[in-house]
Amino acid sequence: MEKKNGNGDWEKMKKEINELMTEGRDYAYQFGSASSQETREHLAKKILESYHKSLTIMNYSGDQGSPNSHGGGSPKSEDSDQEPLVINKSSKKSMPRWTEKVRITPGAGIDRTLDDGFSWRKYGQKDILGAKFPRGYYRCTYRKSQGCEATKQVQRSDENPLFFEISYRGMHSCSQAANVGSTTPVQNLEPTQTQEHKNLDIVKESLDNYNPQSFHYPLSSTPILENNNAYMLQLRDHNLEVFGSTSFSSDLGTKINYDFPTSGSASHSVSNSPSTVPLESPFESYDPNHPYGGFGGFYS
DNA sequence: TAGATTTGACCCAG
DNA sequence: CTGGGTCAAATCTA
Repeated sequence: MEKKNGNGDWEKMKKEINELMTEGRDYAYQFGSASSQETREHLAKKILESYHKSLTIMNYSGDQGSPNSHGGGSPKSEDSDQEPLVINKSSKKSMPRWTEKVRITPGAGIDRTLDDGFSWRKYGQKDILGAKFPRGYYRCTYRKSQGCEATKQVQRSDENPLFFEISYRGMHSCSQAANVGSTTPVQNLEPTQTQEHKNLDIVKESLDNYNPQSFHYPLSSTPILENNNAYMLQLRDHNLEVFGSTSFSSDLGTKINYDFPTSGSASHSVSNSPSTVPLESPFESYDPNHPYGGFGGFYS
């Protein structure tokens, strides 16, 4: 997500965003040790505020033909003003999108670790150019009955088959959303370890080739970008939930990356969790259940 | 038999 | 034109 046009404006914005994000991160840390519900809510608010501001700045820059692309995304500069967009249900592009990276643990049973409480139905699979493994396409089981538009794509990582990249699109509007939200296991990270560390751990681990004995789920907190009110509300609720509870299953590393469509198409980064995947088979059926993408990322 | 998965064909954005 | 995403008929499974 580097910005190229090294113009001064961008540098300035970069700095501001950096500060805001740092601020948000600090609040997140505090959140982890907050004891009262009130404090948590307050911190959650602050966190959201920080990200909101960052996003606003980014969106603004996007309008000016700025660099708004990031890893994997396609720099589409749809003129989206900084105005919160109204979600156009019919437009996939307007759907929020984020990715998550999940590591599976052979001994733990993928389906269990990855089960996010949602029911997904596979509707396609495709070989992707340059990828060793095919990508699976899933949509919410309740799409028909409840009009839930949530979908997700799952792809096994080329470099490390123990990692699955899951890309979510759209929020669940089905009845499951509420349930899952309240039961979503979220991880509680100890304040002693920084997120960076956790992420590094994941990477390191994967490089080391996975050690069954040590597990950790590095939740990377992901910024909640908001780009439209409806989604934001949902995200916010999820966050609060997440903040309050915890614990993701320990055997997977998760890395989340959100990508909102405001100014561009998706980019992503991924992650997710398969459920029943025989490690040997590239894709085979694994259970794509996964909670809305996870706010597991937000770290409390 | 209903619901889920597989898989080739089709659609469309880039 | 190519590749990603979706559709839908065929097939599988509980």
